[in-house]
Amino acid sequence: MARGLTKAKIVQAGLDVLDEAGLDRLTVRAVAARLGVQAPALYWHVRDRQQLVDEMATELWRQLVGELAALPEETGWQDGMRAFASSARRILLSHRDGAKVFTGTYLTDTEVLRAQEEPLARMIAQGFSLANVMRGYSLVYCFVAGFCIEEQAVAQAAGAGDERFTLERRAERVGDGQTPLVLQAGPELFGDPDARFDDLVGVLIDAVDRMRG
Amino acid sequence: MARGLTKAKIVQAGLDVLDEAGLDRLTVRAVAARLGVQAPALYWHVRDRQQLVDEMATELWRQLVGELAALPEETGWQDGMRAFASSARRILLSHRDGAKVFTGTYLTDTEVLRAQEEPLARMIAQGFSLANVMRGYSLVYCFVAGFCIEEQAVAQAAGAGDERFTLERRAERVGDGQTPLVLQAGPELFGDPDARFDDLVGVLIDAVDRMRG
DNA sequence: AGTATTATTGAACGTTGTTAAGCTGTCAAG
DNA sequence: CTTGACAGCTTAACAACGTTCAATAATACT
Repeated sequence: MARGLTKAKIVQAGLDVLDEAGLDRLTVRAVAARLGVQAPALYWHVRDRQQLVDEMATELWRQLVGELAALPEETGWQDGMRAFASSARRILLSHRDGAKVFTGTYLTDTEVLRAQEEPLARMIAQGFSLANVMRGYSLVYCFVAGFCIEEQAVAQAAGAGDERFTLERRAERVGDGQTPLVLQAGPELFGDPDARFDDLVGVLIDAVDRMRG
Repeated sequence: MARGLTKAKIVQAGLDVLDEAGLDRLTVRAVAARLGVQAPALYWHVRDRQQLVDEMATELWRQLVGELAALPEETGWQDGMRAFASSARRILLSHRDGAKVFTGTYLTDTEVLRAQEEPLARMIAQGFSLANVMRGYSLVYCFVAGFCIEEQAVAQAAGAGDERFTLERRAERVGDGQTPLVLQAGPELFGDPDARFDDLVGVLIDAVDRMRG
């Protein structure tokens, strides 16, 4: 009867299945199988599949909050924001379809909201109004979400042998000599994502810096 | 036998069904029914459901490109970028689940890529390097995508009677007096989205402006 | 007119999320 | 001890889904 099922174990199994199989093979039955249990057993602990996904998303945000809480007390707001951006990106990318699954989903855990209190306070202490803190983090968060969605879509398509996104295929499609700029733009768009990300986050932080005045 | 099926009609029917029923009720059978046809008929024109979605996404980008092409010849790069951002947002939000469905999907139509040639050229003529044009548009595009995903998730949850996202419910969850800043931040985050969007796009354009130097 | 090709149907398969009803352990009260 | 009650799981089943395949109707070519 394997009578040890908990919501936490189900969420973890869900993340495992997600990594191995991807979002559309994240089936209730697959998660159950991984726990040595029949599918309907999960419904005792979780309302439906969507709630399972919400719960998985919440777990990821919990991880993010945990990482940010571990930052040294004296961290400046720029480094805090940079850490937020890169941690969020790493966590989103660390699971297959992570960005698509976890952006725009409801956060179950109130603690995740509450944990923002201290970072907010710190940034205000460094010269920002509350409104500007929210503007800045909105800016960064939306950018990170959008960036990761595109990055992951491209990376996974490429990794799956789907060659539609490779530079070569792109070059074929637009390489008729009539659109040299579009052709040239390819490497800029699909080059090293780490570098592109860090670069653009830097631009954003400069922009936020200018809000303080 | 209603022998007039085309890919274009299927895509349009797909968008209609999407608006009425949402993404997870966008079934092959529902699209077929709307066209007065049996489900397998669609498979003659479209490889599978995913390709239908890709095709729908491509249609939206075609609309976007069309709107931008209609801008006056002498449009400055700032106005061009603002138009890009607000048109993209309007189009993404104009369909139910639009942002979730259409970000990170593969663009089928090569013309969509090619159509970027002229805007690129114009921006370079106004003092940007190609690399900086791409940096700027990456920044804006990623932001718009992320913003719309969150906005639509919140709006649709609220519209569906799902009150988890309302300010009141949020206030209940964090309103214990221990996290006053988080509580106060609510109105900032969930206030008028149009204003928030325009504001932040403005910030981005200022940031891009500084790339020119 | 006859034939090849294109477009659609009907029937079916395997899988999915989810529900309902039944079984089985655990534990408290009599 | 026995007797429930109840939490936790299983078995069985449902309707709906994406998709395939053979059969068939409509059109186009010769």
